[in-house]
Amino acid sequence: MKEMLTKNLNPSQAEAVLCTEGPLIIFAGAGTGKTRVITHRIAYLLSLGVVSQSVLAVTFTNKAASEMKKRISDLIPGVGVNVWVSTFHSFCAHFLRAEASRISLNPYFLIYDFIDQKSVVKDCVKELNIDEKKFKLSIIADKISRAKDNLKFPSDMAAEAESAGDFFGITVAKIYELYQKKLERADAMDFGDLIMRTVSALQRHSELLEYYREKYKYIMVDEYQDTNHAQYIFIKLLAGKYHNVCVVGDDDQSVYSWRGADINNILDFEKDYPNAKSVKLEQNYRSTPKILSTANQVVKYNNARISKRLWTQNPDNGSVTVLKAVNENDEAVKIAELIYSNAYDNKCKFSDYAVFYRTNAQSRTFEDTFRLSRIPYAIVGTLRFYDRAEIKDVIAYLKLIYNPNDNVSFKRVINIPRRGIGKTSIETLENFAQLKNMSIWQSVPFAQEAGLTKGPAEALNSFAQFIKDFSTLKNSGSVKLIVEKVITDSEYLKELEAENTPESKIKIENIQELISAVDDFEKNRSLDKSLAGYLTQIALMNDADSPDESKGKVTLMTLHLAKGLEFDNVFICGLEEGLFPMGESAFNDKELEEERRLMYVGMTRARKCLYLCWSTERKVYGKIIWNMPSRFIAEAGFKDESAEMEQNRKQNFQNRLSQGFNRTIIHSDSFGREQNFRSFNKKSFKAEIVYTNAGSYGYMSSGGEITKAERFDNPAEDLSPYKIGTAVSHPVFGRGKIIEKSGVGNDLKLVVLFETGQWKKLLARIANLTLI
DNA sequence: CTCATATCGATTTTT
DNA sequence: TCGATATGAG
Repeated sequence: MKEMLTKNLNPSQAEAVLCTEGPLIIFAGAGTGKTRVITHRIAYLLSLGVVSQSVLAVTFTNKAASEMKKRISDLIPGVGVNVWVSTFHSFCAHFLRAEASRISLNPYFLIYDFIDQKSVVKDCVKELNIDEKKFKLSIIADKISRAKDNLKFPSDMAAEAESAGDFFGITVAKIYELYQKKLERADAMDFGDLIMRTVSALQRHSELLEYYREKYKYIMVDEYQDTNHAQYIFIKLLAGKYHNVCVVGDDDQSVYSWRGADINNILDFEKDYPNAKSVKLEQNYRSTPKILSTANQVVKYNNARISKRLWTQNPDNGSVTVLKAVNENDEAVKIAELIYSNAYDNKCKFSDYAVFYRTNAQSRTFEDTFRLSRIPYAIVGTLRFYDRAEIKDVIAYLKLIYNPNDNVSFKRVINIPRRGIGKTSIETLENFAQLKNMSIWQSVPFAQEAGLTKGPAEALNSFAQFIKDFSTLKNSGSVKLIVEKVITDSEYLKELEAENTPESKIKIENIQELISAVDDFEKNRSLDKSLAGYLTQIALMNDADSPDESKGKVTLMTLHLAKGLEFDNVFICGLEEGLFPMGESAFNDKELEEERRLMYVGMTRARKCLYLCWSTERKVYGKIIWNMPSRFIAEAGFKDESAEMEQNRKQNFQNRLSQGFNRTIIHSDSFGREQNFRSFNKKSFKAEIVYTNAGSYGYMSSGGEITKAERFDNPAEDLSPYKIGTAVSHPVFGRGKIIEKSGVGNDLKLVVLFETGQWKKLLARIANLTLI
């Protein structure tokens, strides 16, 4: 058995697999066969006679969990399926339901997602009379989540904020406190609660801790670099007796610190477990040597990392190429040309290509371009199935049927479809409920007493009756039946049908898809087919990626979503200072390093060809900005372009100036694309390849920004002496020409192109310019 | 209560 | 730029 399991492994992989006792950390670089090692290690444990029920494997995503589960049971048929493989959240949800009675918890709690969380925060903000404009819901909800990630109670947050004199923190702590009360009152938990309450339960109930420690003698954690503090403590608790904990991860691929992930968990593992064994997986099976060395070279600029170097035996036939574009359309067109010409020649399939970008907004240009050039594409990520309004509506009905005290769901569906119960009615009722310490549901019978007029009160009652009508179905009936009854009896479907717009048709399709998903749930999920089981399942599961959807298509996605995937050809786009690395992160070492890791993740997805793309000009929020090429291009070993870039920019401006600045921009938008497409026949494919791997690299100074003046939008004549094209003189910068202009009066800002080639954005009021 | 217009504001998003 | 939300008239 041992031989069978190790014969296809390299020496370090085998070492990791065979090390079964005591703490073990596996540093698994990109493409080094991590999943293989984990699954083989579990198989090996089982072959040694370890009972499958005492092995626990934790991952972050359902996708990873089901993949692992499948591979384990393939490896050890029959026994493998009993290994507990699940996500942190799913494990904790099961734990809390199972042990609910012991920790005085309602086992029928609901799970709130981020949208629900924000909705509760909104209620809190209103109730506490806090200015919604100063405190944005998502920031507050985020801060509360971060606190839970760090096992901080409202009181902890308050105390910390107090001593730091952090006014914002003090306010959020108040919101957090109320927020928590509301969740408890509604028997709901957010994602953070699942972990935090599990940890608390284990800490407070020694008999529970002892039981689970005994139960799970062998623990494995995947993507350990992404664990937050709460998850870290959770593992530490469970592994506290036998110390048979094996964590796998790659510090170079830690890109979720903004969601509470603490990279120190992986960096300090050997401090936490002094007798820990450590294995590095460095042989890469994915990429060509050129791509690997380039990626290595970039990530080497990071300080907070454990030194490792990926190598490969793959043939050296790949390439890393920098693609320079004039604007974001040009960027997309060049990529489209490359993809199209290769696909046309049958050198590659569309599905061999992936386009990665830093922000979702960038996908738009690619969509437009690909659609025009008939390149099939699939966007991964943006809007998740269960986040769609119509799906959330139907689910809210289910939640309400399951637990009528769920205020969030109540408010969501009370007037969908319209029942003539408006904002004021709900508000009055909610205030009344608040006062009497009831849920909104419980206060429905007192609607008139609460001050509602007859119409709404009656509507409310019949709505309540509608929900009550499910009381028998909810315990015994099939979920599918409930859903169907909900959408027909509530007339939700009827209203959508009446709308009869393209949007409403899509919504109906989505609802139909939901029904078939429910059907699938009932047919293929033997464990818990109840409404409760279904709600838990979907709360913790985003839509399973349907593989056939990306078949034969170019994949478009953010760099974050690219983690864990691989493609023959990868385009990393928008490699510009300010976009990637993004915003201010260039000025903060920690943030810059995370951006760099993201770059590393992107680069190491490529098997054969990697393209680094940047554009000299880019439209952001409707304004054109000029960025410097990203430092990551230089760090990847491409020669310092800053000098040339500067030259470029001067040329750019001179050209614009001589042709009339505004015209050029407008033309390049509406006609430039057309021209590009006119040449879009197979023969003339030729992307401008600017630099290929050359020697030196250096650092580039951060780029300036120039914005197009609003003058196109409001051509009203102004009275100031400063006009576009006016020659002026500045005491320091010398002579120049006004090329841009925005604002009025005291706010009048000018962009002046000086004879030196330099341009500056100046406030007219203080710039001390003289007309010449 | 509902529909139409202003206003704001905008990373990344495993569960 | 464009989309999601807040405000106001009917």
